[in-house]
Amino acid sequence: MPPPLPRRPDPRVAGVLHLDLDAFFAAVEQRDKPSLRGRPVVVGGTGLRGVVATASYEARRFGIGSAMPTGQARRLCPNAAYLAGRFGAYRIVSEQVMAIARELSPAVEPMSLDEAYVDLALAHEGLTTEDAVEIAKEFRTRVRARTGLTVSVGVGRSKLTAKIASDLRKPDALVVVAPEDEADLLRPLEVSRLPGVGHVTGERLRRSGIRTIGDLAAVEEDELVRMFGKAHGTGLAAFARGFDPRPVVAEREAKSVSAEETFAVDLTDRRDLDERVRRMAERVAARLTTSGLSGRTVTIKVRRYDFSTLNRSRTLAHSTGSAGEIAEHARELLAAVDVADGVRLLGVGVSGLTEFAQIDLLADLLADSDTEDHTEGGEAGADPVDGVAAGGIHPLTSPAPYGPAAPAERDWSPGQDVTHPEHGSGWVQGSGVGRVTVRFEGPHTPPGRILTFRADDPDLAAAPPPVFEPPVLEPAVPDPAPEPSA
DNA sequence: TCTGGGGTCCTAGGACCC
DNA sequence: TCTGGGGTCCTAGGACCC
Repeated sequence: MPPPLPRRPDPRVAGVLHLDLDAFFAAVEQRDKPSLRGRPVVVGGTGLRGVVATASYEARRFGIGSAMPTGQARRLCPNAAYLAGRFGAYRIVSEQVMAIARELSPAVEPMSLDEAYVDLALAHEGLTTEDAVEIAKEFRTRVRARTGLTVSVGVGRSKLTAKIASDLRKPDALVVVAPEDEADLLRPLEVSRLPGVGHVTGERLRRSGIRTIGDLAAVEEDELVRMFGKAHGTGLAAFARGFDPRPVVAEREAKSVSAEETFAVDLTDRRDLDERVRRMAERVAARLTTSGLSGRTVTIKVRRYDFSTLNRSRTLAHSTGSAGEIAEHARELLAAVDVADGVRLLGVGVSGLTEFAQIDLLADLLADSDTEDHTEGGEAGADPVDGVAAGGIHPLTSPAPYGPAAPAERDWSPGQDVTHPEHGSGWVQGSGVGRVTVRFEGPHTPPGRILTFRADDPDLAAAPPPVFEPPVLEPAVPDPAPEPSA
């Protein structure tokens, strides 16, 4: 069935739903790891240069929040569980939730693994605010029953209102804003609640004495355009007045594909950097291939020791998805950048995407046989910090390989799922100095016991995420009542 | 222990073309 | 030969989002 055509929401009806899973990554960890329930949990980069992706509500009470450097979080709450993230598990849960959303309406627009908009009015002719309340309640019940997670939901007449509503009373909240109540709701809220008002815009507005959405609505559009430019200025003026015509779009096409890494220590060696470029180009090419895409513009991103960041790009005459070709252009772009003082982050991307062309297959074969060296040795050098992607509409990363790994390349990440033939399923609590500590438990066991192994113990193997079994809600179909004998 | 990784959209200037 | 004007493409940078 083709996706529904996007249409501007009817401003007289609260027909747009926004769903936002509560502390999503941390909540999945607590669901799957009973010993972490009720405890502060932080998911994110666990290395020296990591940042927090999600903090559980227990951790937030210590002042820990998203995008905070993990080092700072550790100082605030040394006893929290710091986990690197299990994106395979998050993706599975996300897909379950998006499937439940599609039971409400075919028009579901995922914004990330944990957020989506749903156009309810599209699937429910003559929808009333009362109907929307009932639908949203049922949605929340289904999500909790099938995934064990709580979701906050906002409903309003536009994406703007639905999104603000879902954030208003998190966690585990349902907020429905009837169109006639919207203006009173928005007026006293801080401008930073509006999409598009981040740090810079918020600060500029504050310096102009504009604090609330009501303050902003009192500013002439022309003035905002002078301050912020055409698009941003008109957008702010519209949002401040509660006007948002953006439709819910079920299927959006990717515009670019990229991979980047922040290194544990800044790199200065050209050959080292070229090797990183090659590996990132391979990741990008693999994802392009998976999604049947190729692109004409190759971009590199370089963040230097002082955090200054530059991009260099080159547009080709033809479209490519070849790892060798992407790497070649990326290396040439990098050659023109001064790296002597140290490179903190390197990225490779491809944009100007089109559907994969058959001719690229040939180009890939030729480039690979010419320029690729497929040996995977010499990777013992400085590895990137554990990376954590907080979102992304296109879950293109290939699944992690499970099962025992060759001893040399075993490194255990905190939170990772493992199995042991004798002790069963568990997860890595920590590792170091040749040891790994595992807690053996799962979503349906009591808190489990902790055992320590040698890091190269052949009995210990990486495992897929544990399966969450929803509790049976309906009682089994009762035996038919005995016929009353006449 | 100071700052991830994956994206989107907008602006502005210059080249180039008619 | 004193020099418009619009459109498109490309590059670079930046704000913002989750």
